[in-house]
Amino acid sequence: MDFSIGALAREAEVKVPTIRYYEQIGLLAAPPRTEGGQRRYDAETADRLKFIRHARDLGFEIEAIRELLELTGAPERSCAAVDAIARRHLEDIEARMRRLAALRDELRRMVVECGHGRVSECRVLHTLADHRLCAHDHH
Amino acid sequence: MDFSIGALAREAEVKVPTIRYYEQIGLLAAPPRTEGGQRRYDAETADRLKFIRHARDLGFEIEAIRELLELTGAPERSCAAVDAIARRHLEDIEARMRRLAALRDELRRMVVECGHGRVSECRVLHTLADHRLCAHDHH
DNA sequence: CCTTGAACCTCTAGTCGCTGGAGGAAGTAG
DNA sequence: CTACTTCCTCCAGCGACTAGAGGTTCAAGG
Repeated sequence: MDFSIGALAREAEVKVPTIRYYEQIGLLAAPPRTEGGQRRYDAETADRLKFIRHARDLGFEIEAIRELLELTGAPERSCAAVDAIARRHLEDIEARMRRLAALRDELRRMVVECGHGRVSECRVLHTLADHRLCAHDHH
Repeated sequence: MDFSIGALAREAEVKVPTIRYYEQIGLLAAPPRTEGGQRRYDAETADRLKFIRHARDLGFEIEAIRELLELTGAPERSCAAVDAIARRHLEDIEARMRRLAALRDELRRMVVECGHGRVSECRVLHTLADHRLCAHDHH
């Protein structure tokens, strides 16, 4: 069972140039080619690509993904390292959610007020500028 | 009370070249200059910049922020227009939050499962590789 | 006043993670 | 065998910064 680059792209829901880009930066190994030079992928590569895509979706940076992929084969301490990476992203996501909730509430209030025919003083700027809503855990 | 570009950068927790970049793309107005040509900012600009930084932190694109800033700055605008823009951003925020919630749940499960230490029980990579856990609501 | 050193100026180029186009070759369905 | 899609490489560009070179201005201490 082998995939053309396009079939792989559909399978993993990734764009074709993105696959070539991943090969270029060494995140995917260079696959075998047909007589005419076209790439042919196997199911294992498809899994690896799905893993990469999923991790990117989760907000992992390429280097973190490279780490995770390397840790896949490693024993014992791997788990702690992977856990640390996941925890970092979890904290970041939770902070983002808190701030989004604050902004959402403020926008909702504006829409409601608008529905009542009065566009009063806008507090969106104040909401977003508020230090207390800021989580200072940038990576 | 006026800020040098460096003071403004510290105040808003933004790097100096970023401020100049924002001026370049018209997100911040060109401020008055000293006799010698150095930029001098007021507190209002500091608030605007803080707003921009927090919105960027939340993942809003520059163009979206430009619109939000117009929204916050024009309370006398047509109610319908304000409502439309606010609603669109509200939908965007709610979509982001749903997606973040899915990612958070997934990461939480990963951390919890990983936290039990045994390598044989580490399912982080498995979790990440499992496409069924993927949140399919990309914008 | 004068010196010193930090902070400022402009300009260019580089970063990350893709994305798209040009121009042409290879694969495939009828 | 033709027509059409997909593939190839190479290169340029995107958004949103970020860093560096090389020079100027500001503010504080002597």
